[in-house]
Parts: sequence; structure tokens; C-alpha cells
Amino acid sequence: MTQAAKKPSSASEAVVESVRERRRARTRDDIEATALGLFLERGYGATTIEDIAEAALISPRTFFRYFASKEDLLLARGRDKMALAARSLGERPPHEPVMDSLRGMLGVFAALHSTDRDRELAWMRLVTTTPRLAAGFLEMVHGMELVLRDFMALRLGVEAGHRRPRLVSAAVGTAFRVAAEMWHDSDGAEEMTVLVRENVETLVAPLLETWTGPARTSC
Amino acid sequence: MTQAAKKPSSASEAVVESVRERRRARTRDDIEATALGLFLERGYGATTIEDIAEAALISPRTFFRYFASKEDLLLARGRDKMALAARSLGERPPHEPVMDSLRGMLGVFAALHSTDRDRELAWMRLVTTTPRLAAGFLEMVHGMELVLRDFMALRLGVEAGHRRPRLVSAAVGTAFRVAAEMWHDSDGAEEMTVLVRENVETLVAPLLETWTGPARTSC
DNA sequence: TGGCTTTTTGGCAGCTTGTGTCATAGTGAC
DNA sequence: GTCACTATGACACAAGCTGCCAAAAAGCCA
Repeated sequence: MTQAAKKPSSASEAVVESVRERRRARTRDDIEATALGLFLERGYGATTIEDIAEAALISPRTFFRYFASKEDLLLARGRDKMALAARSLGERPPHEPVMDSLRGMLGVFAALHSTDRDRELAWMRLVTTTPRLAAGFLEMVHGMELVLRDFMALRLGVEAGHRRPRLVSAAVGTAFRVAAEMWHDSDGAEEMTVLVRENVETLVAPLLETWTGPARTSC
Repeated sequence: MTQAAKKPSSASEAVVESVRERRRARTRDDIEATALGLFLERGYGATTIEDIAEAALISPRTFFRYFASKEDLLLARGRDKMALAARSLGERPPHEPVMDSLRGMLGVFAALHSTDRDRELAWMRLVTTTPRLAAGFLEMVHGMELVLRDFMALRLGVEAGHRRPRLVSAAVGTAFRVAAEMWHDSDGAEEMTVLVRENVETLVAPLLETWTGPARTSC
């Protein structure tokens, strides 16, 4: 169920999705877009699953076959993007300076970012202004931090439970989160990617400098 | 409803709560303790409001007169503690070095901290292992950051929307959060307060040093 | 003590989210 | 065209949560 198409029937060898999978993805996108429209129109809380199902021409039961919850509908995409960006660190050359790897990750994230700025802004507004979603957003960033932590442990040469990978990965997540807040509050005036990069430079770079070089002390 | 006792009937002038208020507080504590016991025994998800109500000798309807939700039951106390600690910054001398104010805040927080270590550990385990609660915990810290942000804006002499108060307050919150994770993962072996202090020194101090002194540049 | 006012509580009815189950319709593979 | 698998819809149902109203309890005043 979770696995991708394992046997490409055509000659092409790229990610060939079966017809079913593509159809499923299209339905999923359709539900998502429909729901987002309703949310922006009436608000998150005032829109029921039944409303969404009706507007998307599916049954309420079917909704839950595409999304684990109403919350998931809005957060899944962001979660995937973040996880993908974080995991891309694994393909970085092992001896590259950590800051360079992070900059590379930002590039991956930027490439994944939707070009529809207004839509992203609306999404961000919805997510940050609805308490339950805001909590979910923070958890989403936290999930990315967990992936980052293992990477940092590897690069810093200590176990993941140590303070350094914990603090560094949390700092990166914080840089992301604060950038998102700034981007939203400025109505998208500044480029999100730039904001993230600046925050990482400010918050993470000094932290790494003290550790990647001479440090080999306690904790 | 939300206001405290305004007319103390006795001569004492401290925070005199009416009999009703004290009774209410006692019932609230009672429900909380009962529920925590059930959660630890059967798990958060496997314990229903009805179970809690029955064990606490109240009706399910009454439960919601004491707590906004099942989640709130576990998070309200922590939220209050953090808000109290953060707000205590307002009573600090205005020209005190920011790091000293933060250390003072940690003292307030430590004083509020329960002496029952096992109970706090169990609470932390419950909250961090239950996804929905974990998200709520993160939001709780985020709430503290919002209070911190205004304070930082004041001290740094810029508006709250600027990058510096944002990053510094978020860094403090992150220091808190990571300390909580470390404390939990180490089974409370290290003192929570110490962990927070060390994280603040590592993450926040360098950030402040670059800004409180010479800095008066752009952002 | 007795009566009045306010708060607290319980019960009920109802909405919403989310899940298990089963039958049915659609689709792809051969 | 048949067979197997998947997607869907239609229940039924548990649990969280809210509004509403009536009853009980608690404080208050004479």
C-alpha cells in the first residue's frame, strides 16, 4: 500500500506511477484544493468533513481514506516537504562543512516550495491562526529536527543523545520556524528562503563554529 | 468569573481566595491527580472522559467545567508555570543585563517546579510520547516565547516584529524545550534547571553578545 | 432559622471527528 | 470475458465536546 510502483510496465525507468496511483494522487489533490477553498471561505472550524466531502464529490468515509484527519489534510504536504529536505542531507559528501550541507538542504527545500505565493501565504495564515493547526505546525518542524539530529550526531561525531546535535538541530528548526513567522507577518514581502538562510547564519553558524573546530571538551 | 476575590472579608490582605474558589481549586486538583493516575495506568488514549469522571466522582459534563479538553487537563498547569515565569521578567530592573534577567526567570521557574520528581517525569513521558500532547507541549513553549518576545523587543530597543527579539525569544524557548527533552531522556538524572541554564548559556548568550554591545546595524 | 440569590452540578440531546465492517462498483491483468 | 484487487459508499458506533435547562448546593442577609 505504501510502496511505489515496483515493476514499471513501460520502458522508461524513472518514477513511473501506475494509473491507479496517479488517479489517487489527483483525487487527493482535488480534495485538498477543495477543502482549502472552503477553509479560506468559512474558516477551518466552521467547515466540517461532511462539507468537504460534499464539495469534493466524495463520501465522508472516503475522505478518511485519503487523509488521516482534518488536520492532516493541511499539514501532510508540509510535513513531506520538510522530511524530504532533511533527508536530502544524507546524500551530501560526508566531509563537507556542516554549514554547506545545510545551505544545500535549503536549496532542496526552496525547489520543493510552491510557486503560488498567495496560496502558500493563505495556507500559512490558516495554519498559524488556528490553535490546533499551529500546534501541528510546530510538531511538523519538530519532526524535521529529529531527522536533522541524527545527521548532526554523525557529523559532530557524537551520539544523538548528546547536547550538541540536539541543540544544533533544534536551532535549525527554530531558524525555519522563525523565518516562516517573519515571512507570514510581512505578507510574503521578503523571500522565505532568504529569511531561513539568514536565520541559520545567525543562529546556527556561531553554534557550529565553536564545536566543529577546536571543541572536544565535556558534553 | 475569571477575576480573583476582590473584597477580602478577613483582615489579611494577601491573596485571599473565597471558600468557593478554594473548593473549586481543590476539586480541580483532585480531577487532575485522578486522571493522571488513570493515564499512567491505562494510557492517555485508552482513558475516556467518562472513566475520569467516574473515578473523580463527578459527572462527565462537570469535567468540562474544570478543563477545556482532555488535553488541557495535562497542559494547563505547565502553561501557567511558563507564562508566570515569563511574565516575571516584567518586574526586573530595566537596565539589568538581559542574560541576568533570564537567569532570574529560570529561578522563578525552578521555584514553581514541583518537588515530586517522579510525577513530573511521568508527566513528561506521557506528554512527549502521545503525539497530540507533544504538539500541545510545543505550542505551550511557543506561548512562552510570545511573552518573551515583547520583553526582548523592549530590552533590545526594537519592535517585536524585528528579527532580533524573534530569534532571541525563540532561542530561549528552544533552550527550554531541548532541556526538557534531555531531562526526560536521561530519566531525570540531571537537574532540569541546570540543563536549561546550560542551554541558555550556549544558545542565547552568544546571540545576545553580538547584539547588546556594538550592534546597531540593519535588521 | 428561614428565605433569597448565585453558583455548581447533572442529565440530556446533539454535533463532529474518526474507525470498523461489509457489500458493491470499478479497474487492471491475463 | 473472467478473475482478482482496489476504491467507494453506507451503515453503525465510540469518543470528545457544547448548549440548554432543571435541580441541588452554597453563600448571604435578615
